Amino acid sequence: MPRYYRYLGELLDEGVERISSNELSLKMNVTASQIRQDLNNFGGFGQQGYGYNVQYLYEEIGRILGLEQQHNIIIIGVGNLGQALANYGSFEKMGFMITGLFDINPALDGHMVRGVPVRMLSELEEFAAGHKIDIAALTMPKHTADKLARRLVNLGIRAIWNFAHVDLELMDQDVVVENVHLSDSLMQLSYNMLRNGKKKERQEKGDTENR
Amino acid sequence: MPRYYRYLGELLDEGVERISSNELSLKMNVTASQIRQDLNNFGGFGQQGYGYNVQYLYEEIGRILGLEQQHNIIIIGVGNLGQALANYGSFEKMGFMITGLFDINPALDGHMVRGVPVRMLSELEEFAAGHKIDIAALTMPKHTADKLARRLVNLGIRAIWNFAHVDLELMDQDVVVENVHLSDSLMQLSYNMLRNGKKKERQEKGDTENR
DNA sequence: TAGATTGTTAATCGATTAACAATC
DNA sequence: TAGATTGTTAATCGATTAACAATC
Repeated sequence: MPRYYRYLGELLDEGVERISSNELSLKMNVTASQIRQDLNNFGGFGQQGYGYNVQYLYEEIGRILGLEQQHNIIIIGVGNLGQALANYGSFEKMGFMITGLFDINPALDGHMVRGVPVRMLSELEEFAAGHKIDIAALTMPKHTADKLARRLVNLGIRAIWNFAHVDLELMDQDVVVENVHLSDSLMQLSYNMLRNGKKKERQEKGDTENR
Repeated sequence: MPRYYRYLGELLDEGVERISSNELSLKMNVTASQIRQDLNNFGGFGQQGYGYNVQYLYEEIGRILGLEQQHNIIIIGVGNLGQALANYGSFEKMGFMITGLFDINPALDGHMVRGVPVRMLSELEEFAAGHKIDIAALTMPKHTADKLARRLVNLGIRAIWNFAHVDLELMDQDVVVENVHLSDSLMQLSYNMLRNGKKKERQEKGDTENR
């Protein structure tokens, strides 16, 4: 769904009013059938003979994704990546507000990033008592991630955006975890490069087998 | 496969010598059948009655992923995210070397990040002539990404690690693209939070339906 | 009304799981 | 040899695609 939302947002910017599943399928490189199936899972947003109203569909998908409500995010680990996320303007446009930054490095204490001060991790509980936190983004080294995740769950946080290179072991807990494993992504890229290289070799040889 | 590689690496660090598909399945939260199926796609790495040799399997998967050869990466866009990637030590351990940094901001010209100087984007062609580039990481604003991607392809780059919030339109070209769409990821998290919340509500009501 | 395009059902495909014979 | 565990085939499941009747 996020991908639909992104494309519809672009169409909206371009001033497109209506779009058919077929037109959208061409833009997004998926089948029209797929689009109709996906959208229909959530409700009948289209109209026979007309297609989908871009504005309306955009808003509906936003609602489905929970974007109409504001989310408060804290970032734990104000290294390069943490700062990158904190400085990222587009999250705010989608209703994701960075309201807290935490680190264990005393040198960063009080340092401001986009108007938000860096606090020491030891102040986390105190902060949590006074502020509603919806999501915690973890951008610190992996060996501290798991323990910290538990600590966060105990504080009542219900969602973790995990950039540390571990799969947090919170499976049975009532927390939502979204992983961004950059090195996995890079390895995947490397793998696809190899495969693509082999494909090309075969093509050049004129070989028609697929193995 | 990257996920297997990661887990095997951890096992290796822990000094584990052999592991059965069943043990691994418990650790990774997948079925043993899945593991055997996956691994067998690439070759018979196990041994009946024994399981898999961790060291051997780790190396084999590394080979499958193309990690035994070094990859040179350039980063285009030396903002927060670009710098975060450049400073990331663990990529190098996997054979991914950051060999070039490019930006259009003259204030950054010559600025060093982890021993690599920032160059002006206009010097890209010159640089490419003298250096082998395997992968280009794009961390600049989305409206410049697409044009730049084409420019890179013309320079012979065969892989793009795309952090810009667009799907590059290079489909038919002979390039491998790996996307990291952070805002999509965040929206997905938001969606899962909503679903999880609703699930909980139902549980509390004692409702047994699944709709 | 005729044309367009959805919503929805049925068919196809691929991926996951289960089962078990092969074999270390 | 007996026990363990893979490799591999067959069964199940879910997701994608195709088809078409419903309807704007």
